[in-house]
Amino acid sequence: MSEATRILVVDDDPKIRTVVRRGLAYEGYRVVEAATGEEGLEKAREHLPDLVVLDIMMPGIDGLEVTRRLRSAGDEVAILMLTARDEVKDRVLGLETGADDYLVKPFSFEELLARVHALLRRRAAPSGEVLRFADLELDVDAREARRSGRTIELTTTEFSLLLLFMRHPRKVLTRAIIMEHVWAYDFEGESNVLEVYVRYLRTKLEPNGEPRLIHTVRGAGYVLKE
Amino acid sequence: MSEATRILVVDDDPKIRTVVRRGLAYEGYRVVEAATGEEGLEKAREHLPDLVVLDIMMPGIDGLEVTRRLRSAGDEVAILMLTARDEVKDRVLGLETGADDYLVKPFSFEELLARVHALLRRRAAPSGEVLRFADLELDVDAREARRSGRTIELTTTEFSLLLLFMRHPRKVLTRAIIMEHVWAYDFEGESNVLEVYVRYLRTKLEPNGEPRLIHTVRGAGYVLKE
DNA sequence: CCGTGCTCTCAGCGGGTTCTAAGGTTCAGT
DNA sequence: ACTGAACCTTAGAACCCGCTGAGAGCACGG
Repeated sequence: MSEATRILVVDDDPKIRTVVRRGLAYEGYRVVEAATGEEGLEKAREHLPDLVVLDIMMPGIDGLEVTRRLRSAGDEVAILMLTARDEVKDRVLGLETGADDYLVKPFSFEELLARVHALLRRRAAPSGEVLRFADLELDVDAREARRSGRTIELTTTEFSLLLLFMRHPRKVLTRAIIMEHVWAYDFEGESNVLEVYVRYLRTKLEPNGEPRLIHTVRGAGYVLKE
Repeated sequence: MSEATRILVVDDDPKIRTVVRRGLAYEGYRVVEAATGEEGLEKAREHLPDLVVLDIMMPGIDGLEVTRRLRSAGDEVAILMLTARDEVKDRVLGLETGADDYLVKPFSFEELLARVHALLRRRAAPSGEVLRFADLELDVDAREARRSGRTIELTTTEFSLLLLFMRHPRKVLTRAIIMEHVWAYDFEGESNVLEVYVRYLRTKLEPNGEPRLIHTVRGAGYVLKE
């Protein structure tokens, strides 16, 4: 159980991708690469990374546009933007567009690593964070959920599963993705743990027939939606 | 046992950070640095310092905003604010916002040290400070607790553990965090001291079956809550 | 030198949590 | 309507985490 942190690296320069990939992989992260903005968006959808290292200057869909699209799709993944030296307006634009931090090229790997750690820490231990969706609240500090006035206690696995849904509302999460994120499975293994835990959550979230929030999408996975 | 006092230094000027860090480290404090307001908030969350030395003028989230956020998150850490010369309105604003003291730049390290000592003394033995949660009181002066009329004597370790809980109510504290703060452990070492002391506290806090305040969160840690 | 109080270790137990497995139900396609 | 696949439901086995009680080690004071 429990998964390795995923980082998506989007840059059209293969040299940078390689350096960053190797370094981060060495640090124990699971790294996914993309060479274009489009590919980046795909991979983000596919792998639900915890952080995206995103070059701002790319042919086609550039980093700003990628950020914009991710944000407007409700994705709150941490974004570390790579900008060219002295392109001050780019940096500002990047932060305004929705990036969380930026790093000026050229950079040492250590610099990058420091930012990555900072961003992930912020994400991992956000104090006072309460995620909300419809009439459901998830208190990350207290590790408990609330709905219609009632407080709902969650086990570790339930919490971890609900957290994934709350971070990607209205988005269909495939079985494989969920398994990887909550159980770190090498899949293949036939198991219905996921179904069982979805049921546990549903039971706890709808003790008195409240409207369902976690819906089944047959042949695809599950969605959190009204 | 017993942990070194932690101080977080937040300033965008590396020179000031270095001077302050070295000086305080020499005095035996454990020092954590942050270069921006955001990083400061992160580090505060992560390390739960006893005192924050906080520059008021910083790009991005400034010292005032950091103070505001810490306070509104219920954090009562001591805050020593660094202000530019003669920015009287900043000082006033700082104190109003929730800082405990201020120091005008430029300052000698001895001046800083004096303020730090004063604040920590005040915090360590704040006359009449009584922390409250639900029907439980913790008298920091007397190092004793009170519940339902009864006075509860605490040993040093019990007090230190309960103090940590009282300072972070409704927040799940992981084993690692607690161990670091109360025992200054390098962890690794398997031990169930924590469990034992939680039990001691529970026994003392619920001698007649009063509702439990320190709850176990399986696989995560413990929380102080109703 | 013994008693007292505090800290910490240890081993066994209990119960919550996780997961499996088997049978039931729903759904899409023919 | 029939069939197989996908998904749901339920029960319970296995596991592991945290709880418990006893006691050893240690410091301190009488």
